[in-house]
Amino acid sequence: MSGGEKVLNERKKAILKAIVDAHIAGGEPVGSKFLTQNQQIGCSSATIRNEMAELEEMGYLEQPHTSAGRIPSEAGYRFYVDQLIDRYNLTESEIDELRGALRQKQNELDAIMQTAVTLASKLTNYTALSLRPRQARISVGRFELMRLDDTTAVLIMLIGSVVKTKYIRSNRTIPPEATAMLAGVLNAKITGLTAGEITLPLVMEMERMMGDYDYLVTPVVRAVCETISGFDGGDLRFEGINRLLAYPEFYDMDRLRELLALFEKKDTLLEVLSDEARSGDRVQIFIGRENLVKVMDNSTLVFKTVTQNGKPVGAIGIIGPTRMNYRRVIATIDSLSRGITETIDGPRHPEGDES
Amino acid sequence: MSGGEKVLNERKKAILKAIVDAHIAGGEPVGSKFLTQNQQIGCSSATIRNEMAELEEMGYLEQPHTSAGRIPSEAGYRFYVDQLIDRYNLTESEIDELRGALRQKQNELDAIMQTAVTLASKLTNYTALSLRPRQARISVGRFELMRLDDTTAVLIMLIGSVVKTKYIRSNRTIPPEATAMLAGVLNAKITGLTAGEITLPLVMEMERMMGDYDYLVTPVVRAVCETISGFDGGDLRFEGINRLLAYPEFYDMDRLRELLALFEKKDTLLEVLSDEARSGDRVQIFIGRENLVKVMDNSTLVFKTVTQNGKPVGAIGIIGPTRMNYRRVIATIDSLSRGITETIDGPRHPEGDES
DNA sequence: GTTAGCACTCAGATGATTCAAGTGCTAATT
DNA sequence: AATTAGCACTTGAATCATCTGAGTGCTAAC
Repeated sequence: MSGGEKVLNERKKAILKAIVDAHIAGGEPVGSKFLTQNQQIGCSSATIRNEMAELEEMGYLEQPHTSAGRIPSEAGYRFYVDQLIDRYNLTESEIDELRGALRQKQNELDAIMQTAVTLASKLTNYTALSLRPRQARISVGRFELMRLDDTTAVLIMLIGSVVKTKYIRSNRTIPPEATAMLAGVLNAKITGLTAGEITLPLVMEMERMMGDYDYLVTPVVRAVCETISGFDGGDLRFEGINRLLAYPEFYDMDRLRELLALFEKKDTLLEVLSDEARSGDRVQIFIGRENLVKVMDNSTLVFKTVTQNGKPVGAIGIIGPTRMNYRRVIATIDSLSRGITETIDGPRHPEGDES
Repeated sequence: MSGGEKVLNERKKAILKAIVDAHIAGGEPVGSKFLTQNQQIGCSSATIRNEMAELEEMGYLEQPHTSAGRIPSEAGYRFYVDQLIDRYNLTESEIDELRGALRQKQNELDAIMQTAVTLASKLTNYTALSLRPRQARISVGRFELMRLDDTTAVLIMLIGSVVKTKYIRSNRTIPPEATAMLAGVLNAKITGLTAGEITLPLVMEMERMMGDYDYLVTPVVRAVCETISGFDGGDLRFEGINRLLAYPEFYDMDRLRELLALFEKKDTLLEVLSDEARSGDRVQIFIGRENLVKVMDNSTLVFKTVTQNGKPVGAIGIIGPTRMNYRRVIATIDSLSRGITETIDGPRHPEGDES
């Protein structure tokens, strides 16, 4: 598996590349006869057959059955993406579309990610996903309180760069002057604290600070705790699930069902991706069973981290059959992720921040 | 089609009901022989065959081919749900689960709907959907501005009962004292206005009011307009798409793809549902082609409006094969929608409000 | 009005046959 | 020693004929 990567002579490489390309294009096993048409390989079908037999022995090719051609194994795909493909660049017009779409949404990271994922699916014709990873330490950076009427108010919390809101309903009235005061107390006392760090003495101190309005503290603090605990920041979205169905490898209903269930449960994928999302700024590729849940054999996951001011804030990617158009997908994801980063980094941010 | 609904004698009703029940349970065409086992129908297979022939003539039954049994037509299902099923009540434990899950999320309508739709899918084993309809006249009811650092702030807008936020970035500094002032001006001048009603003279007046900080008005107003125009309130979510695949009627890949595309585009469904969602507080049922997009023949849509203080604020429903367990689905959707309404109406709201 | 009986229909299952693509191997060739 | 032509062999997929049985419609008897 790991270790001494066998060296392939040029002809083997050409053959392997031709097989993967042909199989990606057509979906069928590839035979020796067909390969003789390829200009890069100047030899007869018999020779190719010998080479193929060796490639199979090395683990790069597989045979569905005796009388069929060869298909690439997962190792074959791996070798292909690592060593055989040259970089593919998007056309000018594609880049334009991409830039244009992103520029629309100057501000909201959420909106940008949503746009990007839609675009990714459209450009590649596979299912796309966007991810915002779980956060380790969750705390509110800032509070604001908006009074709606005598008994209801909206508590507004800034968590990282996400704004969360929660309705507060009280049995007793919420006087207008109390809201600003309460917001002040919250900002003074529990910004930067995780749910576990909000202790009873702290709450009691806040009640003392609120004087006559102490009855407001408990419900509000409870709301804060609920929000913090319920918020892990993790968010995983899919676009273009229907595109999966265009590929025959997903015609197996049972497999498809499991895959869709995976999409809906999200936890598993969220975990896998959150783990990997930190690692580096290269396009990551998981082929088949390499790293993922067992459901996803004969699927490939291609994704890349999106950074803001150098810190990872999410990822976008593509899910498709192992037999996917890697060059195109990799280029798209790479450009998109770069584009997002540029867009959100655009107005340079001062160094210090409150995360 | 409409008009004089033919009257069926009791035996025909019993036969029709038995056929629909059996077909829902088994998915296969139902033959005369099988029906003789049914206690409600005390006659021989030959008699049943005669009755079935008449029912077919009336349009309530269909024959896939000569030598198969009968299946209900859409009209047959319609008659069945309108006149033949008795109300099915959820078990105590089911109701408990339902109540319990809803109670968790006291506040946020969004969160409640999310919980409900997950629950609906789980309880019925079909795909569930939740809807928040488009809104006609969109305006901001309240502004708040939260300063983050010298050049960025978060604009917080209350639209209906939804809080929307937008980041504001400025080339020039945003002084702390300007934020409260700006929020005040916004609240004074453009609450209740739609995007079209925010005119240039109005903006200029606001700039005058802001004095030295007039440069902040334009970017903020632009952000407001973008938000208002981009927000139509419409939101449509699905849960349990994978459950569709359990039913053989969706084994046709092409059909399935179209259906999934429908789920992703949303516009069409959003329109259909938004239109119908206003109408009454009964459970609505669309069978096959009755009212929907052509993609959805042999699917049925069951849904019900969710109201808050008597006003419709959304809907939840189920999508499944026409051959679905109507009694169970209807009961579930009904209870859920009731449950949500109760939960959000719970703390009585004063009459007046700002929508 | 109901039922038994029977000829008829037709989708689906089963099985035999053919087809063609592709291999592996051997022997000839360079 | 590497390459190639040639050929026997394997095997999934496609085609076709046959069989089966569930279910019907109709007629005649009850």
